[in-house]
Amino acid sequence: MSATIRDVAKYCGVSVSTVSRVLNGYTDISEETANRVFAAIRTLDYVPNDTARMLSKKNTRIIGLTIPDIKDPFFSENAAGAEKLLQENGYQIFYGNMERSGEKLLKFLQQARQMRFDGLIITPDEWSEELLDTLQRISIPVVSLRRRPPQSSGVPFVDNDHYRSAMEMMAYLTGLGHMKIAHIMLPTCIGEIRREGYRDFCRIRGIEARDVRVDLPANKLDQAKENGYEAMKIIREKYPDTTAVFAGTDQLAIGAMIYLREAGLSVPADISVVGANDMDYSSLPWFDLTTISLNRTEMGRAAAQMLLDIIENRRPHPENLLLGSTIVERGSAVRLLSGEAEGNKDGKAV
Amino acid sequence: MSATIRDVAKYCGVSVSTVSRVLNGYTDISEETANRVFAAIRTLDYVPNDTARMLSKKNTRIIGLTIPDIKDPFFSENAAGAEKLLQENGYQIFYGNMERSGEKLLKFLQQARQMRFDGLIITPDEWSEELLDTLQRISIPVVSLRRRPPQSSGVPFVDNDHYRSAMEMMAYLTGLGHMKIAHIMLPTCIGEIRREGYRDFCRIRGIEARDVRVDLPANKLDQAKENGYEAMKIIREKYPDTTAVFAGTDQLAIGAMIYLREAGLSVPADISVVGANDMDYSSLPWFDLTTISLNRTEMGRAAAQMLLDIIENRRPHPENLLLGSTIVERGSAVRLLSGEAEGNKDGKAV
DNA sequence: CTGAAAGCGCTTACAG
DNA sequence: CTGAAAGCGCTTACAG
Repeated sequence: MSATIRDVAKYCGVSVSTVSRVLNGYTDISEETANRVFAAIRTLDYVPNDTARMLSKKNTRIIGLTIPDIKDPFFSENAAGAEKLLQENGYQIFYGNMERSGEKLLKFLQQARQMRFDGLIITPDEWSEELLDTLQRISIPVVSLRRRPPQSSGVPFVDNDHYRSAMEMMAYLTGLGHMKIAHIMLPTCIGEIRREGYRDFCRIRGIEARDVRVDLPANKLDQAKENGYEAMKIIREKYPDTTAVFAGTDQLAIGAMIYLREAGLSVPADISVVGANDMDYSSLPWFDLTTISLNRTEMGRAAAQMLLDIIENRRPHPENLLLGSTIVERGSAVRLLSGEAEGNKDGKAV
Repeated sequence: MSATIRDVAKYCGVSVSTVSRVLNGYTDISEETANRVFAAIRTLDYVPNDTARMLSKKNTRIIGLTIPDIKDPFFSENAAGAEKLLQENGYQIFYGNMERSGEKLLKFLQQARQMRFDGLIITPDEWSEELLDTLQRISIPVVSLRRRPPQSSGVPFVDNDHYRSAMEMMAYLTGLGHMKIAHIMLPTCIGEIRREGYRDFCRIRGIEARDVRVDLPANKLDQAKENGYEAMKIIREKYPDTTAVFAGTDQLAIGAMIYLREAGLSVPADISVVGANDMDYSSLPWFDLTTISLNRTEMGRAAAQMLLDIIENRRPHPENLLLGSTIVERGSAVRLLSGEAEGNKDGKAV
């Protein structure tokens, strides 16, 4: 068995309390004693037992962070941002892979209670009654990341301002002269918010809303390929004069591009395509996709900061945070040639 | 504060030991008592304190698993495989993100000792003296996943049989009639093994080895793009009659394709390209990449199984495991037209 | 079938 | 500056 604090104490002839104090960095220790203790620790290869420490200190300095889907490309940067800040503050992250299952989340929360995590950052796909209920009773500070809980839950959140981001992308496209812009909607909470931005923009600017909803969340590239493909097909059928497509994610945009490729249409010469989220493959020359870049690391960091504020009682009830985004201009969307624009306009006017 | 086992005991007028026994599923308990205890647990909303349990049981049922790079596309499936098996056996995984840093790994190991993990699955990029040293002293069972430790370390590993996989891919290409096959080598341990397979195959079959080494590990797509691009450029300059390229990873293959695209060469009409690892975007119609598919989930599972065998003392010193792979045939590599083959042959023969 | 007691390895007032 | 003692919330022989 490995050495305990008692072994160290005995070894250098001091009390256990003294060893504990030097371990915890108390300063009211004579330098000589401290040195003896350090020496003993080294020769005995003593490693403090955190389970004991957690028990007596009544905190674990562990933050649970749920990953909606371990292949979610968002998660890694979110997590990196959160982890950095948390580590700077002496906390560790315990990751839980939810695999898009509400049940696994419930299990994770139970585990979090058993292990007495100090805080929780969650990204649930659905706010079921049961989830809200356990969140209520759990007595562990919680922050929601990238998902917006019901007001009544009292759980604060950090998210991108998808509504504004969608508006900005639309403004960008109309700025390029496009007026016949279709939207491929992601069937998620985020997708809905983006579509609202899209629709409101259309209403305000008096242009036709042409949004198509796909069936699956399409977080996986292979699903998204098919969904974007189908959506693009519908767009071409229902709105053949569309000059630009704003897809709810880059994956959907690529799916749309597959359809266009098969149909013999070229991007951006025949039609502009933009996405959202800026995946790493989106910059490949075959796509060269103009897209919305969310500050993922920043989001993770902000969620962690909010959680720390609650835990350390600086702000027991923080306000929700909506972060901005930027448009990454690449080659998949171009200015509409005035001839084209005129042509279309004329087509309608006549 | 939340209820403790004492509260439960008092509440139903039994001893703490009794409550503990029903909690741990002992069967020598009168049904009536057990029911009373369960009822009390429910009404008091009692959740056992795992930190206390870990301390007294002297095990944590936590397995540490290091992630070389949180964006590593391998990791997710590896982890999923390991997690599933471990969970079935009542263990939990504590993930550690190494960000390709040997120092962070050392810190993680320290943490693992402090928290008294029951086992460790690691994927270190380098086997430094210091690492080997701490692994020696740590007294926690360790298995290496996707990395091969020095023999002397005594750490068992699970990996793909990259040597054989490379040979198989070469056999596939020569089967298509290719005899002038270049190789883009990944500058990692795995990359070296693959190159050995490539070279040995060339030697055995008496064909020229044309391997080009890139500078960076190129695990990130954007690095790989540039590296594959540069490598392809070199191949075109040094070996202009190359008819097929076997890239060390799909990312490198795509980088090579970018060069070919710019050079006005089309794949596979002008040159065949294959990769390794089967990324999710590799199946997109722009690449349609023939590649080596490793059974990632299976690798994770195998590592977990090996670790459990050690922990539960079934096989204290398991043998290393080398898993097989399969070739995913897609459209980026095609049969060499006999005319072309002849042409090249003639070119040499004359 | 059940309880009293010791112990897991720490921390933390309290006292000096 | 240091030590003795109680306590954190469990588990586990031991005894009955």
